[in-house]
Amino acid sequence: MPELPEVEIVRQTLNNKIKQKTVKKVIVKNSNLRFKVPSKFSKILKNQKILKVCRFSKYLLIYLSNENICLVHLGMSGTIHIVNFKKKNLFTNASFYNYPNLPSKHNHIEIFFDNFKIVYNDPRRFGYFEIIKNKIYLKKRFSYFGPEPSSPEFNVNYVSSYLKKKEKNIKNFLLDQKFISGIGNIYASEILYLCRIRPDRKGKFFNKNDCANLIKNTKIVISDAINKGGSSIRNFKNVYGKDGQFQKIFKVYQREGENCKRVNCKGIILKKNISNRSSFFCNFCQKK
DNA sequence: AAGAGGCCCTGATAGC
DNA sequence: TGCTATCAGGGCCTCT
Repeated sequence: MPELPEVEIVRQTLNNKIKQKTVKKVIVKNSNLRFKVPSKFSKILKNQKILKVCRFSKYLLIYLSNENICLVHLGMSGTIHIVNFKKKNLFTNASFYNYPNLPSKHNHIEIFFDNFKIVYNDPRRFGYFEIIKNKIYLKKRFSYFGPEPSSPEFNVNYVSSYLKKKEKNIKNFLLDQKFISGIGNIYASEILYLCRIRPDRKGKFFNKNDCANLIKNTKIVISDAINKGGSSIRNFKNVYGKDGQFQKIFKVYQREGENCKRVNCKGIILKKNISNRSSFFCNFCQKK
């Protein structure tokens, strides 16, 4: 599912729901995610207040009152759902749930609060949960990551020196989290379209203008996507089950064979396999 | 030592 | 209907 914009949407909606709430109970139904859920996971979360939910790159950071930080990566197919408890039925004395869209399979982790629970669902299990002891360890954890698109560190000096003399193509640079944090396969194609740059162009051919162009359009695409609620393809929704809207204005992603949307461009969108991932681009206006 | 590719896993879809 | 092949929003690990 999720690149930076989608994770940011989850962060916002999750933060609204669980900030200042206290964890009552944790159930790990399946600890075999990409990495094993820590054995002490439930114990560390139980009875802790959620201070806030933050995000770095594609990671959710849930700050707990005991200084631990619960790091969540959604992998390709991870989703978080909120299940509100209805009031107890006086006749049967049983609580029941109010979330018809909760998947029936692959609900691996449940975190209970007073009147609701959050459920982590992940069919492919490429996502994972990790406990970080405190802010110092968090800093270490992300020390090798590059800047985010919105960061002032993502500037012409940084980009031009990084790409200099490199054989690697720009599509792979955009996916490289050591170069820039948070971009994935959808937004890499969308960014390069706005730049009019082919995805297979090598880093060493980028001059300062190209770098400035790349930086500008990266910031635009990522912030537009956040403002549109992310991209909903397959199962992405925010924690309330609402779809994003950015997929409706994709310029190239999953548009193979269709016409270029640029005014007066007669190009066709092509799909090219680069390092085993699909790249989409216009054969006419992405010449560079 | 940079860079490409395999692989972890399930599900949706297409083609026969 | 049912089989098989291909492809998916990520990123760690291995090999050259």
